[in-house]
Amino acid sequence: MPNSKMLSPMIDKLSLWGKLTDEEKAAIIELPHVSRTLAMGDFIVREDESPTHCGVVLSGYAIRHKIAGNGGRQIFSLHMKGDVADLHNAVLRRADHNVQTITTARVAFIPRAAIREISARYPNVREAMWYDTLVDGSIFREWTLNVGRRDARVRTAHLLCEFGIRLSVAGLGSKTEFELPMTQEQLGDALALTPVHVNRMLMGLASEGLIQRHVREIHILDYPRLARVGDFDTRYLHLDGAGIGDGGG
Amino acid sequence: MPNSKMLSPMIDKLSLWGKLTDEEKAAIIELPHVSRTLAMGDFIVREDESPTHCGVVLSGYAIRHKIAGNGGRQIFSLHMKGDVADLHNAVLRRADHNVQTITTARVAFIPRAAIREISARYPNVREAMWYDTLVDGSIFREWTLNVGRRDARVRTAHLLCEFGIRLSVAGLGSKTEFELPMTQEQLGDALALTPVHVNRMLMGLASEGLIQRHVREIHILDYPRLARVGDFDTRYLHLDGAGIGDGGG
DNA sequence: CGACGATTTGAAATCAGTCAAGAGCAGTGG
DNA sequence: CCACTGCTCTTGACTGATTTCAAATCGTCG
Repeated sequence: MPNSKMLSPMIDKLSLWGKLTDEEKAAIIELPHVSRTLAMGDFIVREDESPTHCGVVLSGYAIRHKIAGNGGRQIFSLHMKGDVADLHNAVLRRADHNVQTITTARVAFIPRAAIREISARYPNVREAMWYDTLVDGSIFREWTLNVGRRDARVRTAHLLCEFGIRLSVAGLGSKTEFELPMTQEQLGDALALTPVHVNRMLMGLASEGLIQRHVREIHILDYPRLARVGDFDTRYLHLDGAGIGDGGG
Repeated sequence: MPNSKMLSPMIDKLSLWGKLTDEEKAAIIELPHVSRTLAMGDFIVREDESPTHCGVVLSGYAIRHKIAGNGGRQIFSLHMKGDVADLHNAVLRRADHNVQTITTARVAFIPRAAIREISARYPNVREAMWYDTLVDGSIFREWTLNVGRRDARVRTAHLLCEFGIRLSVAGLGSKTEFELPMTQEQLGDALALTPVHVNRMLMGLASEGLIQRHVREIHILDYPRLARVGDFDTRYLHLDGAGIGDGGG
């Protein structure tokens, strides 16, 4: 199983952060793993579990989230093809939040120990994984800023802009046309809004001529203007050019 | 300068995540650095800069934050004695948010390259730093949950509970008695509330007999009850026992 | 066609924000 | 020693964005 190219989406993702050599890529491909097809709503990791494996999303979508005592759910991130949705679990011993599919999804499970070994053996791979974790953190922070300090309309526009970029980088759509991977209820839990209000904001953006929608299909009619409305700037995604392997001056 | 024990608070912090050998501790102590006393409000790193050093807080307090286009500020974290406030800048090349003191503070600046070298040379130190980054991430997520899905009273109580624990772990107070390190305006920017509303919540918690206040001095009268009110559970702080160095089964 | 989940719409309720003003406290300089 | 300045905290009255509750419509799939 490890000899198929199953894990190549993970290589594509990590390669965003710096060039990997053929040897390093081969080492990733050969990581021991089992891949399984999960149904919509299956958990990759549940809060409080002590996971033995890390899950790489090969197709479909997964979210990270946590439930407050009042029953409210906050979604922290959306993961798509190539993302190691719970790399942190290679190090932390107890999961502090849930990772759950929101569509049918193909997920490869890699043993914690294998992640640690490859990171010990290949400094460049380690650095790419470290970088990846930190970019995730940057996206988390932007979501927090979104939830904490932007109003509902801006928040919604911001998320659409982010999805456009990230889905196109992952090869799942274009910046201006993509299928929304979440229901409006899930969008609400990501934006900390009620689904009702998410709907009103989407309707509003459409009636302003910023987007067009057909079911979940989103067409951003004027990306620069939506980005301005959404207070969106790509820098927090850290997509600009080489990251790792530059000697770290 | 590196030969003084200036950086020992950093050792204390990293040691929370697993046992370090004497050699590893010595390597940390000997990290090249310059320490400076910063005035309240000085920036350790500013968004968009390409930092050459990472800042370790030796005394005083620093926050990480970002400003939205509408002028709103979201504070993501509070850093205190021993924290490497911007470890991420050892890897990322462009700062995606600000790190700023909120009191007079003594800060040691360690070159990026030195952080990378020690992490390459000492797997245990690397793992402690990785762990530290991930615990930071866990705290971020809890703050996001707080801001997104808890109401103002619960949110405020939650933050007080967290401060009690973290300040006592850092040796800066006890779990139930400590000096609040932030103004109510700053608390507002951490909780995504207006300062006025923070004030009302604090007054409310005091009038309920949950806390007592004299100026910034907080006395939590009934910690378990405040924790219940604040939907607070320490698990996200990952303080329970050994983390790293357990072989990673 | 029928059923179920997702989306849309409307009206009323509410939590938190806004605006404004006063009180407390620390530091500065006359 | 006191007046002045500036910042933080406190309080009240009013406003408004978002939630809540409820019901209708849409879309997909068996």
